[in-house]
Amino acid sequence: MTSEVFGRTTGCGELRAKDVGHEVSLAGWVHRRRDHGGLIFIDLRDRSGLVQLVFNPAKNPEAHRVADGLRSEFVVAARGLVVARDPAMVNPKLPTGEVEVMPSAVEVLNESLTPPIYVAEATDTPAVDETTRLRYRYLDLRRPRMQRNLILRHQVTMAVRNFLDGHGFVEIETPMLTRSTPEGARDYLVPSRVSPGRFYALPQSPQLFKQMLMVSGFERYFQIVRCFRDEDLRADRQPEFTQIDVEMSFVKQEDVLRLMEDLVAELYAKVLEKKLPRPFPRMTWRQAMADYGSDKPDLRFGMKLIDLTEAVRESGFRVFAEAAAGGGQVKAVVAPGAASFSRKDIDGLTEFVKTYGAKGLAWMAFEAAPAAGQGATAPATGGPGAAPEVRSPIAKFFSPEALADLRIRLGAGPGDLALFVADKPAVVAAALGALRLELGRRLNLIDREADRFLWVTDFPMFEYSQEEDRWVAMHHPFTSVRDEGLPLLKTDPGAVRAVAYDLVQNGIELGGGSIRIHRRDVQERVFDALGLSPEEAREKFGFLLEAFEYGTPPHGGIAFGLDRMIMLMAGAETIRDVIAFPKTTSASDLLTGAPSEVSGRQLSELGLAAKGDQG
RNA sequence: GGAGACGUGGUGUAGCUGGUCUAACAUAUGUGCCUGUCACGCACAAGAUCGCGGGUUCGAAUCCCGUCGUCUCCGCCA
Repeated sequence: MTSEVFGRTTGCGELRAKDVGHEVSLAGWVHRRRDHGGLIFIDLRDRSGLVQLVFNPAKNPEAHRVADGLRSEFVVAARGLVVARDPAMVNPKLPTGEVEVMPSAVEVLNESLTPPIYVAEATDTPAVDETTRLRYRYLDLRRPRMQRNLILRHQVTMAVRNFLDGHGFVEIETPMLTRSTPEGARDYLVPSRVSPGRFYALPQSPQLFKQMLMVSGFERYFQIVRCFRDEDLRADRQPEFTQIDVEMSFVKQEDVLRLMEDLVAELYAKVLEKKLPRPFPRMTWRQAMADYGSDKPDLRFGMKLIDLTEAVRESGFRVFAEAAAGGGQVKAVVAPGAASFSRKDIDGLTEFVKTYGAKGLAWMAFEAAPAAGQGATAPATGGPGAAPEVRSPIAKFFSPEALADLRIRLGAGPGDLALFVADKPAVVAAALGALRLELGRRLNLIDREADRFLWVTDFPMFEYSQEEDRWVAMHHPFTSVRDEGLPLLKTDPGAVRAVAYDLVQNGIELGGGSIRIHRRDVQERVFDALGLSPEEAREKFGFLLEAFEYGTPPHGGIAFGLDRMIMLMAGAETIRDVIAFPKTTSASDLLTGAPSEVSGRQLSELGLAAKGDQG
C-alpha cells in the first residue's frame, strides 16, 4: 500500500497560532468524531496531543467523504492547512485550541474495532475495570494518563543516569541468571539444561555483585535493574520490579545519605519542577516505632502514639494493668473530632485492629458539650478550658483525678476520641500504627499535596523469626554493625544496631541501604549470629569471604524502588499504573497469558516433570 | 496460608428482604436528521439468560455450597 498522504511533518499537539498558514502532514488516531451532518470535526491524537480537523463538504467533498467513515481509534494520515479559529470558537481547554486544520486529503491507514476501553476519556465515560485494562494493555496505554506516567518514568530514569554519571558513577550490568542464596525472599528459579537438576535464580537484587564491583575498584557503581521476588503481591509489590541500585567505596553513612538526597531533590526539581525542603528530616528506627508504630512513618499528619504504660500501671482496669505488669505497653492515639463516632464505627475500628493481632480496642470520647449526670460518663477536671465529659466503657475504672491526668497526657480536647491498645510492644505498634493511618485517611487529615521525605536510621541488625526459631538479618547479612554492637553479636543480637537506613516518603518505603561489612572476620561473626555454620557460609558465600581477603575497600550503598518512586511522582494509586506490562496479584500476565504450560519435550530437555496442582 | 470486597449487554453500574426482571440506567455502537462542535445535540434501533458448576424451591441474577478470576489487607516481602 502506497500512501498519497502519509508523510508526517508535525505532531498534532504541537500546532499553535504561529503555525497558521502552513501546510502540515499529520498522522495519528481518531480520538473523537463529531458529525454535524454537514461539517465533521475529528480530534486527531498522537503522542504529542490533540488537534481538531474540520471537514467541510462544500470545500472538499472528497476529504469529507473519507471523514464520514472514520471511527474511534482509526489510524489516519491527513494533510492540510493550519487556520486560525474565529475568536468565538477558540477552545481554551486545548493547547492547540487557537487553531484547527482544514485537510485537503485524508487517508485511513488502518481501521479499528470498537475498543473495549475508553481511550478518549471524559467525565461521563465509565472507568474501565482493571482486568479489562490488563487484557487490552496496548489500548490502556494509549490513554493520555498512562502515556504521561510512562513518559514521566522515562524522564526520571534519564535524570538519574545524568545525575549519577555527573557524579562519577559507572553503570554496569550484572547477571540475571545467578545463584540462589539462602536468606531473604523466595527465589524465581530457572532450570539448567546443561546441568540437569541444577537451577539458576533470578536476582532478588544485585547485592553481592555490586559489592564485588567495589572489590574490583570501580568505586562508584549504579544500575537501573530488574529484581525478582517470588512472594505474595500488593498494590506496591510486583514479582518483578525495578531498582535504582547504587554502591560507593570509601564512604560513611553520611556521604551516602547526602548524595542520595541530592539525587532525589534533583529529580523533583528537574522532572516535576518542585523544590523539596532540605535537608530531609531524620529519625531513628526506635523513635519511629515509638511515635508512629511503624518503621516508615507518614509525616503528612500528626496523631502520634502516646505511651500511657506508666500512667495506667496502677489503674483498676485489669487489661491495662496486666499489660503493663507483663512487660507490655499501653498506648493510644487521639483522633481529632471523632468523639461523634457511633458504637458501630468503633466496633469497625476494633475489627480493624484485630487483624494486626490486637485483642481489643478501648476508647474514651471527650464530649464537646458538657452535660452532667449521664450514665457512663464522669467529669474530667483539671484541664485547660472547659472540662469535657468523658464517655467511655472504661471510665468507671478510673478516678476523676486519674481521668483528668489521662486527658492531659493524651492532649485530648472536646470532641476528640482516644483509642487505646494494650499488648506486647510489637502488637501495639502494628495495631496503633495502622489505626493511625486509617483514621488519618478517614478524617481527611492527610495533605495530599505534600511530599514528606524522611530518613529512618539505626535499624536493628537482627529480628527474631518465630517461624525459623532463629535471628534473621533485618536488612541483609552483609550489613555492617555499629562498633559497640560487635561484642553483643553472641550475647544479645537483638540489641545490635546496623548501619542501615531507609528513605521514606509519605509512609512508603522508597529505598534502603547500608554500609557493608568489608572484613572477612566480621562477616563470619555475623553469619555465625545468623546460625550459619562455617561450612554453610563457605558453601554459600565462599566467594564473598574470599574476596574480602584481597583488599576490599569500605563501601556502602542504597537501592531505590523506582516503581514506587514514579507512582508517588505520578500520583498513582498502584505501581501497576507506572509499569507498562504489570502482573495481577496472582502473578499472571493477562495480556500474554503467562505463566503458561510448556511442552513435555521442553520439560524433558530440562530433566523436569510437572506435578501440576498435586504438589 | 488466612480475611474481606467484587464478578449482570462492548464498557461501567443498578437490581440481589426470590415471582409483572419478558433485567433498568449511563456510556459506547448502528441508522436517520443537523454547517461551528469540541463530554456536540435530537430521534430510533440493536445488544446481556446475570463468571462457571451444583443445590434449595412450584419458581433463582437474587438464597446455600463449591470453583475460577480480579482487587484490598494480614502473614510473607534479607
